[in-house]
Order: sequence, then C-alpha cells, then structure tokens
Amino acid sequence: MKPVTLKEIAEQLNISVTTVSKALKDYPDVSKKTKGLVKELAKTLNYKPNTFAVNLRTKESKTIGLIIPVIVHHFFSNVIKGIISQAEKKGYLVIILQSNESYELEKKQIDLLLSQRVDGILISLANGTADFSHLNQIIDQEKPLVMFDKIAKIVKCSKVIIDDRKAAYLATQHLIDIGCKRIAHFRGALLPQNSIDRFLGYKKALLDNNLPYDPSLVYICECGDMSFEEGKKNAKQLLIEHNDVDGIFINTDLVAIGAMTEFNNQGVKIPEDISIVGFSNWFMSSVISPTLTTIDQPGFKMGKTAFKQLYKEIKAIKNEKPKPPKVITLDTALIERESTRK
Amino acid sequence: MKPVTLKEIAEQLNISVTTVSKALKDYPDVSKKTKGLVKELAKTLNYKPNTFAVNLRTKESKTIGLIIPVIVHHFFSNVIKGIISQAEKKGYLVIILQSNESYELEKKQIDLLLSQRVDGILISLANGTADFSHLNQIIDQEKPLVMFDKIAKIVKCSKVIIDDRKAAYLATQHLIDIGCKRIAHFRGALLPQNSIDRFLGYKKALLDNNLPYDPSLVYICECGDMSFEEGKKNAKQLLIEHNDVDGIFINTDLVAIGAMTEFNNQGVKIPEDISIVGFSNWFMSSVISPTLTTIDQPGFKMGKTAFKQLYKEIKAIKNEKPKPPKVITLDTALIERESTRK
DNA sequence: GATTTAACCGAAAACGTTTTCGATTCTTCA
DNA sequence: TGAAGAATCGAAAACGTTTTCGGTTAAATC
Repeated sequence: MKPVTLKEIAEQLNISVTTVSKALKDYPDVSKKTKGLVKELAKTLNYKPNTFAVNLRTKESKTIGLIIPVIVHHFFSNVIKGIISQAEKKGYLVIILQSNESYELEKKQIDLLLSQRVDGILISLANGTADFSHLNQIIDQEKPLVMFDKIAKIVKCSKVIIDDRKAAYLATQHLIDIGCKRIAHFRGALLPQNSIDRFLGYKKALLDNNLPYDPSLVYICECGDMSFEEGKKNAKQLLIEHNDVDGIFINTDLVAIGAMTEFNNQGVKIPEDISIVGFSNWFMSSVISPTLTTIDQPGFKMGKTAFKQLYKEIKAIKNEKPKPPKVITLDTALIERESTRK
Repeated sequence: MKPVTLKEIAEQLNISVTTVSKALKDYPDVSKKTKGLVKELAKTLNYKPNTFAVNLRTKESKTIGLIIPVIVHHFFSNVIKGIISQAEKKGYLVIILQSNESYELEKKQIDLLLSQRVDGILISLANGTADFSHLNQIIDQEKPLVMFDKIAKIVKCSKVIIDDRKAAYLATQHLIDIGCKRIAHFRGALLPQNSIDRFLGYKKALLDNNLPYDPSLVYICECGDMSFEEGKKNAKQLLIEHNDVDGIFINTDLVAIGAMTEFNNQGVKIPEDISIVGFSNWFMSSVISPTLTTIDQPGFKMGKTAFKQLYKEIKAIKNEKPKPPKVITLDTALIERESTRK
C-alpha cells in the first residue's frame, strides 16, 4: 500500500512528472486535455501530495506552534479554540505544547518548534519566565512570533492583550462604588505583566478614590494548577489577618471561587460581609452560588486575533515585506453578578 | 540568516556531508576526533536538522493528529493534556483539530491529517458520525488509529474507554439505594456508543431493581456546545411532564448543572425533592451548590493511555510486526456529594 | 615484507516535490 | 511558403537529509 506519487501518475499517462505537477496546480502551460486526464487519474488513485516533499521544496509547513501555560483552563482552552478555528480557515495546522508554567520547559519547547520549522509561533508566557533570549531567538530567525495574554513588553513582537490595568481599575472601582472601604487584592504571580498590571489598576483605583493602599492586603498566588486551593488558602489567611476587609478583587475566577468556597465554609456571607470581583469570566462563575462578578476576558476572540496577526506576518515575511510589530488591545467588560449585589 | 545545513559544516571542516551526518548520529565508523570536531562546530553554529528533509527521508514526522469534538470541555481538555504530556515524553508533537461534533468536518480533518502524513491518529468521534469509511480509510493505509471515549465498536482499531454501562448502572443504583422510586434519565445524543451504553446501564439498573422502565422519562440532549442550556430546557420540560420524578441520572455534568440551575430557579430542592447524579466529574461539580454526585471519568489518564497505545502501534508497524487491536477499559468511580445526600 | 583486518571516510542514490528554462510542435499571418 | 509567435511539454536542478556500499589508509598478523 505505497502512497501514490506524481511519478506513478506520470508513468501511467506516459507524460513527465513535471507536467503532472503543473497540471494539478493549474499551470497555464498545460493543455486542458492533459489537465483533465491528470486530475481524473489523480482522483481515482486518491493521490495526496507528499507534504514532506512539499515542505522541503517550499520551505514552509503550513503549521504553527502554540505554547500555552495550561490547557485545562477555561480561558486558555477558549484561546486554543479561537486559534485553531482561524488557522483551519487559512489552511494551517496547530501544534500545541503546554509549558506548565515552567520557563525551562518553555525554552525547550521553543527549540523544538524551531527545529520543527513551524511557520510561526504563538505564545502565552509561563509565570516563571523572566529571561527572554529564547524569544529573541525566534525573532532573530525572522520567524513570526505573536504573544498573547501573558506577554513581555520588552520583546519586539506583536502582541494581543486586554488592558489589564484598566479592567482591574474598573473592577476595583466597582467595589468602591458599592460601598467597600477596605479592599484586598489576591494578585497573580510576581513576574507576569498582566498580574502586575492588574495590581497597578487596583492600586490606582484605591488612590484615585482617596482610599489608603495597604500592601498587607495584597496576597499572592501563583495561579498555576493549584489556583483553587490557593484561593482557599489566601481566604483563610485573610480572615485571620484582616477581619475588617469588606471587598476583594481577585486576579482570576478560579482563585476567587476557591476563596468563596472558604468563605462559605466559615460562614462569611458574600456579598453581605465581603464582596468579591473575579477576573476572566469563567463559565463556572455564572453557575456557582452566589454568582461571581467578574471581568469578561475574550479568550476565543483573543485566539482568533492572535492567529490573524501571525498569519499576516507570515505572509509579509514571505513577500519580503516584514511588518513592524503591532499591539492589539481587545475590549473587556465588567459583568455584575450576585457577589457584589448588596 | 539562512539556517545551517550539514553541507556548511562539512565545507568548514573539509569533510563530506556523509561523515558529518554520521558523526552527529554517533555512527561507529567515524573517529572520535572527527565526531568531536563536528559536534562542536554544529553546536557553535546552532545546527538544527531540517525536519522537512528528515521526514522525507525517514517517512515519518514524529507528529500525530488528534481530532476531538470540543476543546472547551473539562473532560476533553484533560484528555488533551494527557495526550500531549505523554507524547512529549516520546518526542512526538500533536496537531489538534476540533470536529465541532460534525461528521463532515471530521471527515475533512482526517483527510487533512492523512495528507499531512502524521504517524498516527487519535480520535473521539463526533455525535453525528454514523458512517465509518473515513476511519477505515486510515486503517487501510496501515496508519495507527486509536479511538477513545466516543468510539465506534465496529471499527477495527484499538480503543480506550471506560465501562459506561457499568458506570451508569452504578449511578442509577446509587439513586435507587437512597430511596428514589421514579428515576429519569437525561441521555446524550442517539448515535454515540457511550450515550447508548449509559442509557442501557440506567435501564438495566431499573429492571434489576424491579422498577418500571418508562421511556417518557428519558430525555435527549446533544451534549454539544449548548449542554448547559439543554440541561435547563430538559429540566423545565420534566417538571411540566413528570412532577413525580425524584431522581435523575444525567449523561454529563454540564447538563446536570444546567438542570440544577433550573431546579434552583423554580424552587425545587436538591436533593430533597429530586436527587441528581451527573457524569464525568467536572471540576465545577465540586464547587457548585449543592455539590454534584457524579461518576469520575479519568480524562488525563485516558489521554495518556490512548497515546501510549498509539505509540506502541506506531513502533510495531515500523518494525513490520503490526499488533491486533486492543480495547483498554479504564476504571471509574462514583463520587458521592450533596446532590444525593438525603 | 606480504597479507589480512580494522578503522575511517565519501560518492551517490534516494525520498517526492516544485520551478526554471529550453525544446518541440502547432498556429497564424504576411 | 516561411517565419514569428503561441501552445505545450520535459529535462534537470534543487530542497537537506540518510544510508548503502565501495574505497582508502593504517594497524595487525604471520
């Protein structure tokens, strides 16, 4: 059961491989008649071009790489869905790798993708990534690179993000608007830009409203696989250390849900005793009790947009007209639910 | 910035391409000295073998294809995670496609993967798949194929599943054990084997316990993107048509959660008025209120196992010792939670 | 010193495709 | 009728690697 090649079609029709190739690709210098014959035979023999050979010849694989910190994650799996849906439209395949929030793995995986010679790379950084030489390596090879969500400002490539700072400001302002006076923040890991920005948005909202910023009210969580547990842990800690807190802005919904679970267990009423705003709008947030106020983060759209940008850059480089990096900011919105409904 | 090739290394060292290639792959007929020189230069030049050429020569791509009905789905994203974690260990990359529960798309995607010449294919069938010629096409080409979760019994390939019938029996028996007398079932779509098996398990449990089987108590949902809504809709319908039902076994957690939401809205108490058992053990089920009794379905393990099996078959075919198909059944367990705690 | 053996290296073919460029045939028109 | 032009085709090189097999040199053996 050897796969059919151009050669076999050529031999059966007593013409050259060249002509067969050209006929199948509708070159103008092949007669209608031969084109017909070739295409017919190709169909009956179920000819499929050998991608390996095509890739070698054309130097492109119509494949892109995607590195993502975690897969089992409402936001990220929506991003994946957005990416592959868009990629499919353009005839691209997507190789997915999970960095597990590890810088070392991320580095290895980029090496892997580069040696695999994908046409471009999409990445959302691991929490642990502080050094960016592995990313610059991609750019040095003139391979398109687009970062999304968890980005590094310093790297010179296109980015698709939301305005985390503004969104966090909005979330915090909402807590203030409903009357919270002492607002805590469960922030993400220290390095990622988005958790920094969300923290800054929180802080700025406090100060703009003449509320004191108290660093001891800021709790850190890594937001890895253990997000839920971290939320519980931080909530427990908060109740011990600061029983006067009446609102919390939490870096991500899963952590918020962990915290809510702990509060429920301890009989702390939401939103009466403590109001909570999460981040990301996980589906779960709309079905738990009380439902969780949160910031909508458009994962599917972000994936789509990121691929579109990558695609443009792939085309641009192919035509030897590389484009300057572009930063695309998507809209977000506050979703008000029961956890802040006093 | 052309990528480095064997030829360039060869020229710089004044040796042949052959020797360079062999040196890098530690052939015994290359002297230690030249091996040293070659490897060193390869490293300083940052040589990466051109995968396109290697693939063409070796006829394998170290890449597998994965077709899955939906990505944004707790169970399936766990499967994906399992697959790529295991694939990475063996040096394989995974191309992921989403069939969107569409037979047509599934067919196209298989064509795509075959023409991409992946080394093997993993698939969980779409709800709409009733014809299997596209799957047999894979087998005819002697490409390893492993199905998981949503399988077709008739196709002669390896499968990784759980014992859906037994698990459903267990779930239903549990409802009976806690005293339910009139138990409804929200089943999945008509075609997929697993929803058939779960239905059969439900039915058998009823009959074994001398409870009448009433077809009007079986509601269908497609379990696609709208699972949650379908759960709500079916719950609403059930309340209208059968207000004597005191237990429901529901095909999947997301549908169950939709139903619970509807019951909550209508003031129907769970588990007092109606006890509910779901299926799959989505994370969500442990944080909603009341927490949902369900069947644990080991997605991560299923992914790992499916890849392992595929890998074995890839190796076997390579050594021209193809193995007969194997059906692997993974364990499940009933997770008792509040939705059945009377 | 001659012969065998081992150690080391390289030429060349092959994988299947794409594309350039030259060759051939067929039209067309003066 | 002859030449120019159009239409059609194919030879060959190229992409970068792997592997077979034969060749050369050096070491070992008698």
